[in-house]
Amino acid sequence: MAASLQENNPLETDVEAIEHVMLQLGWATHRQLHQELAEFNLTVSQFAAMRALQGFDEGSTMSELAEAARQISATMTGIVDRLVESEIVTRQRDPGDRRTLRVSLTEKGVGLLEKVKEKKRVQLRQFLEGISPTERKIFVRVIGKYLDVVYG
Amino acid sequence: MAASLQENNPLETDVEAIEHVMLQLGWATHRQLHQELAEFNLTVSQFAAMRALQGFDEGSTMSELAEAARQISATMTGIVDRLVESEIVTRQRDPGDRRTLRVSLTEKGVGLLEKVKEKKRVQLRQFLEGISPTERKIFVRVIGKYLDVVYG
DNA sequence: TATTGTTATACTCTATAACTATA
DNA sequence: TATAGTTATAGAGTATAACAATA
Repeated sequence: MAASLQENNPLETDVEAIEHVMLQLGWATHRQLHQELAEFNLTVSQFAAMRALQGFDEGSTMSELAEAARQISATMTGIVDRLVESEIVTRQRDPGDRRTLRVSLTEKGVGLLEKVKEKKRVQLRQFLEGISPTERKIFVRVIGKYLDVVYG
Repeated sequence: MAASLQENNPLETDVEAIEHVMLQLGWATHRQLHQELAEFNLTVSQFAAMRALQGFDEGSTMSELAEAARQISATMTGIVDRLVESEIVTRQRDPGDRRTLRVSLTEKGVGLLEKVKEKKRVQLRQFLEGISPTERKIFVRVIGKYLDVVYG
C-alpha cells in the first residue's frame, strides 16, 4: 500500500528521501562542527552567539542576542559569561539605560570568528567545485526556502 | 578588493552565500529540533541514537551504536541509560560474548520514532510543495554530495 | 594481553522559577 | 509597576582517563 501510494505520488517519495537526508545533515553538521570548534576552544552555542553578534554594529543587548541566537536570556547569560572570560566579547552597561547591557565582539573575537569561517570555506569550495553553477544557484535558493518554511 | 575578487570569481561568491546559509541551517535545524523533541521528552542526541538503531535489525552493540550516532562509547552509555529508563530501548548481554551488549528499540521506541518523523514530514511536504520537481531532484542530489564531501 | 563497555570527573548547555536593579 | 538581566537549581550531554569484566 505504501508502495502504490509512492508510485502514484512522487511528492511522497521525495518527502521520505529528503526527510532522511535532512535529519542526517542536521546531526552530522552539528557533530562535525562541535568537533572542529573544540580545536578553537569554542562550543557550538558560543559560535552561534558570535555569529549573531556580527549583525550588530553598535553592540547587541542581551535580549537581542538571545533572540538572534535562538536562546532564552538566562541561557545566554552563561554563554556570554564564558565568552567574556575568554576575551572574545565585552559586556558593558549602557549609560543611557543602566538596566541594559551592550555585548560586542572584541578584536580577538572577530579574528577567531574569521579563522573558523575560513576553515569551513575550505570544505565548501571542495563541495562547490563538484557541482555545476546551475546546481549551486538552485541549491542556495532552495535552502533559503527551506529556512523560510521550517523556521520562518 | 574583496568585491573585485568576487566579481571575477563566481565560485567565491557562492562560497560566501552558502557558508552563511549552511551555518544558519545547521543551527536553526538544531534548535528547532531540540524544541520539538522536548514535547516528546526526548533530546536531540537521544533521537540521533534512536535513528541509528533503525539500521540494526539484530540489535546494535554499544560500539556500533556510538559510531553510527557519532559519539564515543562513554557518552553513549549515558544516553542509552536514559533511553532504557524511558523504555525506548532494551540493552541485553550477548550470550555468545558476555562483554558485548545488544541495544534494540522497543515497540514503544519504534512508535515514538515514527511519531516524531511524521511530524517532521508535515513541514517537509509544505516546503516541497513550494518548489518544482526538478528543484527537488537537484536538491536531494546536491545535499547527498555535500554529505559526502563534508562528512565523507 | 586485548577487547567491550562502564565509572569518575569536570565542564557546558538548557529551561524554569525566583530574584535584583533600574526605569 | 514594568523591564532588563542574573542567579539558583536540576538534568542532560560531552570528552578524558581510569577501571572492571570477559575473551
